[in-house]
Amino acid sequence: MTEQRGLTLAVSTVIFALRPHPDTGRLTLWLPLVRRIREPFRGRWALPGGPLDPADDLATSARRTLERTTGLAPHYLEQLYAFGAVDRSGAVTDEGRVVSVVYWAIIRPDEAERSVVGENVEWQVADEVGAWGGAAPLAFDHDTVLRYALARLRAKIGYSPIALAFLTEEFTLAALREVHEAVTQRTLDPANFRRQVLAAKTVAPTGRRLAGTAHRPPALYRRAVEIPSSDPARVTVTEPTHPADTDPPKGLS
Amino acid sequence: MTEQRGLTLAVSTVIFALRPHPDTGRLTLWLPLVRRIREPFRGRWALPGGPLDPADDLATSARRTLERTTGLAPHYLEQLYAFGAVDRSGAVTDEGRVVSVVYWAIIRPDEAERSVVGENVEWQVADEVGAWGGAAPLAFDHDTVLRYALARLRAKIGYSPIALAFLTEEFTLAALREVHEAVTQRTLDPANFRRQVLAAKTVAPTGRRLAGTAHRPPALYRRAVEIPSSDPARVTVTEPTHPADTDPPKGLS
DNA sequence: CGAGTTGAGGTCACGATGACTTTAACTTGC
DNA sequence: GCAAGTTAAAGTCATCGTGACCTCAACTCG
Repeated sequence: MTEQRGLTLAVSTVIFALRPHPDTGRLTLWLPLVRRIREPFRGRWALPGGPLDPADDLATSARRTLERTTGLAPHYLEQLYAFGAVDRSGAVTDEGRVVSVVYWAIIRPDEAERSVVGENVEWQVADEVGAWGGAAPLAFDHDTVLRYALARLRAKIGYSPIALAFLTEEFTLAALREVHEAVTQRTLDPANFRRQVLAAKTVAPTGRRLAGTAHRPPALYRRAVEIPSSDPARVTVTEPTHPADTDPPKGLS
Repeated sequence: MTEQRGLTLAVSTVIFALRPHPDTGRLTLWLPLVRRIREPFRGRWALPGGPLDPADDLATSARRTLERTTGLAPHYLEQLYAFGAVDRSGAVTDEGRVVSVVYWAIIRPDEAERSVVGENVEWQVADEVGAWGGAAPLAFDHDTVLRYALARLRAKIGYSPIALAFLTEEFTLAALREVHEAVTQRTLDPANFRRQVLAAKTVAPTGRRLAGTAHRPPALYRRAVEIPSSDPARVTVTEPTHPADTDPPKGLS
């Protein structure tokens, strides 16, 4: 193998949590950013992360970053993408070029409350950050990274029960719907949402109800499925093994 | 940044093409493998790849590997995953630990015909390779990697027009259907397939027909959409309320 | 020229979806 | 203590995509 001097492998993490928007009060996506204290991009906001310790797995490194910046362990952690353009918006430094493997994570708001906001760490509204949000661009290519992470989250919540990762053990269907609405930025019909969630069987009623609500008390639910891991080592491979000519036609597209 | 001695970043590529199965004659997925001539895993089959040249983008490196092993340029190239477990099945060598960014590609069979099969390179049937295929395990964690690439391809063909990447400029709907059948290993109803493909408007008739078929001559079609790139830098971010279709289909839960 | 084969277009029942309505169950204001 | 307000929960209805299946079209081959 060649000497790869001038190449550093870093791991960054996009950490999502839902909190009320400071102006509107509506639930929105937040994430912690770190102010850079060194060149390049000194003074600019960046995704938390750092160089990969050769003794750590990639996911372990992401978890460490999460612990370091928020004091928390994620309820969902997934690899987003490996960014490796030669010049990632000035990422070629004295130490050379940087390839970043980016993870994204979901943490629960009740835990985010308790989170320790370290020095140079600040939680900000995801859609108001960087050049896309009308603010100063993030360091490196982190504008692109964040945009991609948001797109992935917003797409994935539509076909995967990851919304549950934003919620505590017991929750109402209204709370689950509010997570979907906050993430997708669309209002949903409560009745239809209920019907679809119950049909998907991803939640089960606990039998208990939430009291003191100034209206009819809603039933409480809990997760009925594990939040799926996207770790390739755990991917279940459905194998129809051999193509049988007798197989009934199925769907497409 | 820390010194990352003992860490190498490699790029490997899973290259898919469709060819008839040697026994059954049915269309199946093939991929080129490289026999390792060095330790570790000397003599075992491995995915083509190599260490990342600090002057190359990640995708550029994947393209180079493709050119080196097949002499071809891909019609589709997408990043699969970054594999970085500390001990990737014996990947810790004298040179230290290896993190691999894996890409997967689609090349057309007519081009694969012309492909130069280099020394120690052999095209093999994807489902009969490695431990999952009942053969000797691939080098490193490449069994897992290949399994994951197959799962991604089989999932993605269901909601993305990547099947077109397996076909030449002009093709019949039957040929397109055979691509789907070969990849998903399911037979499809021709009439329903036609209806859905035409509704998706991913293909358009050329007005020409295929002659000499011993039956009614089928119409020829061409692509009506570009085969989408999954490059995050090119992801279109739909602004106020529309979910980006970065990935899979619709439906809730 | 008829048999065989596949293309092309159509029908039909079913299930999921979105828009909407109705009733239930609680709290708060008067 | 009762009406008003609010949200939960359940149901209705038209529409649309889907899978299963049918019929006719258009070619070659024996």
